[in-house]
Amino acid sequence: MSKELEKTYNPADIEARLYSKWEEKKYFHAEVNPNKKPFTIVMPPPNITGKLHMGHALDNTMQDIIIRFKRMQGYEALWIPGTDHASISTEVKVINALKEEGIDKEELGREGFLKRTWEWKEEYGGTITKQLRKLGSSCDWDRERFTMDEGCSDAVLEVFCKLYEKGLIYKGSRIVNWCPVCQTSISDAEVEHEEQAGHFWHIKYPIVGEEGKFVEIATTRPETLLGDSAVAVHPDDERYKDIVGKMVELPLTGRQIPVIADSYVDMEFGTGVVKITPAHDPNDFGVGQRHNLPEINIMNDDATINELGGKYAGMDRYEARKAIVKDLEELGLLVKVEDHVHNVGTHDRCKTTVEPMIKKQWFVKMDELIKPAVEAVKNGDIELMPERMDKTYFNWTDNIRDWCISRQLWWGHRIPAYYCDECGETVVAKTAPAVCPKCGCTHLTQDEDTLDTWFSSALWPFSTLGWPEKTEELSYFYPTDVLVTGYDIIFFWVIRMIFSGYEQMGEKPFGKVLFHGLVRDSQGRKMSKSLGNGIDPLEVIDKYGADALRFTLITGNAPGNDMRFYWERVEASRNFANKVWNASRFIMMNDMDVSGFSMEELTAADKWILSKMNHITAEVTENMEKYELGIAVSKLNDFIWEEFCDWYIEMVKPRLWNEEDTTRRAAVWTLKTVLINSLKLLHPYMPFITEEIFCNIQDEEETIMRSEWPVFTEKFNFPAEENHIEVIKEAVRSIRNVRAGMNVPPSKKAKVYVVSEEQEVRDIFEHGKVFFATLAYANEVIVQADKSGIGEDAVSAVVSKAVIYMPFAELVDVDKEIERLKAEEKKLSGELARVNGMLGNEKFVSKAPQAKIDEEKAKLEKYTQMMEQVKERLAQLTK
RNA sequence: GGGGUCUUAGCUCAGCUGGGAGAGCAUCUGCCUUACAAGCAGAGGGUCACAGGUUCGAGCCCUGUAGGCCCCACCA
Repeated sequence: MSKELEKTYNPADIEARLYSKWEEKKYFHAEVNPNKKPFTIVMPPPNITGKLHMGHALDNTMQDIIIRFKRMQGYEALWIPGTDHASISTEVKVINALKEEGIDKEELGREGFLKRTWEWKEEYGGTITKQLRKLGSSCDWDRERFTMDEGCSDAVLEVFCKLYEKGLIYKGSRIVNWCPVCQTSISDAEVEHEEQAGHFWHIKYPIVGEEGKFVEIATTRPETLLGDSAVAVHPDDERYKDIVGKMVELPLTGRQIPVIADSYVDMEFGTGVVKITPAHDPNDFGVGQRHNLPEINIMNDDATINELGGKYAGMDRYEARKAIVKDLEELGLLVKVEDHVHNVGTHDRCKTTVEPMIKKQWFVKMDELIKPAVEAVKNGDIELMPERMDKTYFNWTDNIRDWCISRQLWWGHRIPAYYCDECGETVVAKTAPAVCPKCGCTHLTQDEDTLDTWFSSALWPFSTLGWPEKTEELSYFYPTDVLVTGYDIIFFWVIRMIFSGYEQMGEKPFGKVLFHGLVRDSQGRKMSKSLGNGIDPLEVIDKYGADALRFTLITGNAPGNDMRFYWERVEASRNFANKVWNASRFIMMNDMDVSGFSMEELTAADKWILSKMNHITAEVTENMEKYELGIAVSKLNDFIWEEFCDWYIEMVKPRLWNEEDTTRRAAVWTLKTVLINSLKLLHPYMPFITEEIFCNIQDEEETIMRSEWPVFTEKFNFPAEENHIEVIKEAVRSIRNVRAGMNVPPSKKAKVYVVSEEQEVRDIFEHGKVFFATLAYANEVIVQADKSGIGEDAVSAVVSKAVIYMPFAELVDVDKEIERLKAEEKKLSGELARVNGMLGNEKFVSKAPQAKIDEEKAKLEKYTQMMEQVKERLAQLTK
């Protein structure tokens, strides 16, 4: 016997209590278990600097739904949580914290700074994992990892050394994206292009030895003129053929530079002459390489002009721009200034305009590594969902460039490269070598740089399972099954995990990738700090509960699509939770001992709902297997609310309230069976409320999250009864329709006659009489074969298998009834025309599938019959 | 410049491999029916952006047009 539920559903109390129970009892924990099949998800590690936002909430809700589902299906379901050290973000945070104390990073020194950062991590790094618990995340906290913990760090060193030995990691002087504020290089993926209004300055460069002759170049960045080492024209450009090979004088510097020809130049654009600054522009760098031009770096790391800049030295790049333009103007070398909109690269973390600089950096050679990653998606070894993400994926892999992995930061994995102080030899090794292998000298200095934060997260699917150790976890749980993440980090992370998996493990890191979209505000804008339009998931949880938040994020959203957040939707979710709560409360209130119950006792209504439940079980499961979480849950919602609560519970009330009713026990048994089945299906979506109810309704069960997932079963399959109840439902609906049309309140009961010539139909109504009467607001139901004894003026409702008469004509306007019947006649004739048209179409009959044809034929019969009844009824009334 | 995506009820969105247009919210009507007014029973509301095409049949497939959003990209 079940306990009683509280009158009102209070998510706050329940959630906190249940989560600690789950965690204490280790329900989330997974172990290597040869008797079970594993199912593994690794959590995209949130940054230790992070606070839970809607993106995390969505991401982790999806993962939790999947892992809870698989756990109940009997898999050894492992969801590994963890956090990311987030090199730049964290370093910036700590630098700012130090600034408030008046401490400078440099004066603290590397060691001191790292100590402070670890302290910061200890204090704040766990914020987000605490918040993930509030969401109900059932991850295995015993296996929580951190990208800079011992194991992950070891994996990083291992991979770096292996790739270096294979020649896939190299150090080179290349032009990189440099952030002058963070003072570090960043990868291409970290650069955001932003359209900015700028200018196009046309400048004259005098031709050496030809007094009064100039070439006119156009530039958006005049300050880089200081670093020019050539001007270039297109080889086919007739206008400039004669000046190729000549020298021009670089204004303000007194230097002479050559005019070269290179097909990189676009003749149509600007003046057709380009200044070449190899040290401060990626394109020019390429031109410079081809023509062996000097690379003149004119800037310091903070983007101020360096000593090569003469009088401009020390100025910031934008100050220098102004000064240079002014000087050129005074010299009469400035031809004109045009407005020009162009794309500027900015650093995604701090929005500073990136300065291309030539730096010695470490790179991962991508062309070979990427091949298996491309192949995997092509041949379906890895499936991206939704499928269209393939194109985005290939768009990147087809244009891949080497990955700049070194960062001039302290917080992160320090590059395991050591340089001999004597002979300059480079040694790459997991541990610092004692002596230089070349000269035997004992003074070696480690590279100052750290690795891109994504270098360690690329290894996440196997480093978290113990790699490079050959752990049994690794062989059991790897490869993982599905990765759930936002489409915004496909380049940063997903691709890098894929090629790392193939390179290091020789196997894919996961079989499927489920992408979700962004959660936007109600106006469709990105939620952001600067706009202040972010909605805190914790606030939603406080107000409406985690279940309501989860439900809101999943319902009515297709994979990969962005969604808008509306409080109204959370309310709707809360209302659904409340519905489940109250239905459960009702069932518990009417509970009774059902021991000794046998399936023979089931009525048609019971069989109908059991059969419906059976189908919904199959459909929900099927959709969840396909990761169509939104479709699954909305089907479940409809079943629980409409079929179960609005129909079945209402049908069953008279039986429950009548102690004498011989089918009362069957009703109670069915109610509980369907409820428990539904709770199980709903549990992955709404873990808290389902657990609370489940534990109260049957005390012998400890937790719903370890109970068995329901499956379709033949013993609950009752197609005949399903049909019978649908016939009655149709009748009920039409009666309600008629009554509502005439504004008859439910309290006004009326006699209902059901007339049908078919014995079978009469039986159906005869058996369902009790609940039919309740649902149709009838005080008496009379089932008969003809219209005898029914007053001529009774109101009728025509349904497919019968005609319903209600003798409360005194309340009824006969004209209104005629109007209603005429409307029905019109509708039916439309339907008949359509069906007849289809069946009369030779091509349809010959080409359409047989099932479709049969379906149409059945409709034809049904509509014809209804049409006859309507006509007959109309004739009566208009007589 | 390349690619993706969207345009369905007043609003926000579903609609799987082509086979009689859906949900939630909002609106209107009637109900405080002993689980739930966070509820119940009804109703109205859509040339599925536009124009062609394929098909017996198109919201769905193809082509084009218009508008919105996003990603990638080295035109100085």
